[in-house]
Amino acid sequence: MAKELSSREDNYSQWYTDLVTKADLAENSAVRGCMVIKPYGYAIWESMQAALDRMFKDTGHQNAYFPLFIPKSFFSKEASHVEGFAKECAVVTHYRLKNDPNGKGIVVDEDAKLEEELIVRPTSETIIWDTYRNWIQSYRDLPLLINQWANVVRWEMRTRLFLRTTEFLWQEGHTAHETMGEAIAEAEQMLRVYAEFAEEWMAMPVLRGVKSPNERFAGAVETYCIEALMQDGKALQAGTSHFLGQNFAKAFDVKFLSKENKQEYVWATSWGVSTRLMGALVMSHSDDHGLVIPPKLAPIQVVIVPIYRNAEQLEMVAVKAREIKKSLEARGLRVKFDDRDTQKPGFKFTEWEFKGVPVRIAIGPRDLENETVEVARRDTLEKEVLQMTGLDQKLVNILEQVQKNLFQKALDFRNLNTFKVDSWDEFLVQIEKGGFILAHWDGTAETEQKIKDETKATIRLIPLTNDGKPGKCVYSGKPSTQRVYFARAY
RNA sequence: CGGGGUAUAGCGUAGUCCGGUUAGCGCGCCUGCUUUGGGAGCAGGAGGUCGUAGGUUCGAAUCCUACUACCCCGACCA
Repeated sequence: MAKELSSREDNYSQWYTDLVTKADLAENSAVRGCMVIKPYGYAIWESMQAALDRMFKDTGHQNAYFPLFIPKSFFSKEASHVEGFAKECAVVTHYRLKNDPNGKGIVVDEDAKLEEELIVRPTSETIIWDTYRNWIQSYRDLPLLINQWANVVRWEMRTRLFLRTTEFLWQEGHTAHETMGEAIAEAEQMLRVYAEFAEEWMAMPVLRGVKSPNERFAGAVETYCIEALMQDGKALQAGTSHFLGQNFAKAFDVKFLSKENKQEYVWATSWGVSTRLMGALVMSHSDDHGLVIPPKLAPIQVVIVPIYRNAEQLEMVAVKAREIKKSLEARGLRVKFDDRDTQKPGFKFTEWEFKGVPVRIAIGPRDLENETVEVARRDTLEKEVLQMTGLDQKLVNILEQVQKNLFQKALDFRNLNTFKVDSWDEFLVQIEKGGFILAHWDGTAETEQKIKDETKATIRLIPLTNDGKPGKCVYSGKPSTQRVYFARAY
């Protein structure tokens, strides 16, 4: 492979880009800002999708699919929503090409101009609420719990593989409820689902909270979020869940007849996570040796590398290796036997390490004699020789340990990099070092903006539960009811 | 979209200032032999319209103009 990886210390963003491209997760495409997700990267995304989809279904949601294109007029119906997205929309104006009459090439046929221009969805609230109007008449039609897996387009100035691309993949849930309380409960429930997914599956600890009004989703009454800390000390928003109040119901006239026979507007939520989670995954666990993927999401959980000197030895080793593979698969593990004869073992070790496979088994003639295998863990890079007897269970246990260890390491890192700060001087020093800063804030948008202008730090979230300890704003000195989390963010 | 940089084989690069043989090297790739418990060795071989389009010149990777893409830094954002 001969792949040189930049170190995290030397150049964190180069390290990230190297990792994503050289581990075959994704690459830049011919289209500016858009990426090609390669098979190995897509397999991880599919793992994420599968787990999330199960969790959505388990909480009563169904999948559906709405169009890629949104009539421009829909878009302008909810005022703050348009304002939030207008600056980054791709617009379809024509529907036909023709041969250039002046010579070579192909040009837009100006005669084929659309009556009404179409927006390529940056999110689907408008088209969905326009549709829901026809689906909802009675309280009996509620709650309506729908999710869709889709691509969306946001015309970003600067893009980075997975973290911010012009087109990205995501899921967006859109629900309608009878009461405000039910809608809030839904938004909070989905936040819990996201947090559980991040922590249990991605082994990535997250903070839960709500956004300040400034950082709220365009059109939302309240935005709940999970935030994770990356290894370079920057925060990353990993998922959001919005309580939309009756904003979209009113904009799209979605009413239902209540039990009391009264026309009422429905209450709404929306929630989403995107392929950005891939970036979060990479930046949470990986090291200077390459990717580290938590076992629960790894496309390959165990790779078996045969060691041999000649064809006869290969055959003997391969028989044993296939036996091991089969019995591990019977335990539900995803196993690859790397029997390529074109690469040497050392090469394979490095390659699978680079790709973040959690556990590697090496098996050679010596092992056949001794009834052993060599097992190496990706998270700790430790190797040990294990007896073949009971190997399946040992590997199941090791994978569980790896999953736990990755979470614990990330949690320890976050704890070490979260600081209570009570003075502005201290804030200025600490923000340069990275990490979360827990500080008092007077609750005003002005202060928030000034802090952002002076330090590039934003309020990542306001904790869900007030710790009940009032104080003084770190910037203005005015009274504050609770501490909030600040950080520089992706 | 502003400021700066880069563009030569799949990847990394030399050559560009000062125009002049057949554009060189490493990795990777192909063939063969030897190898195989942490990125193999030797031998032979394939692969380039020098980002694109114009221009200057007897002659352009090299000089000029425009465009495009990518990287870094800002503004915007999940």
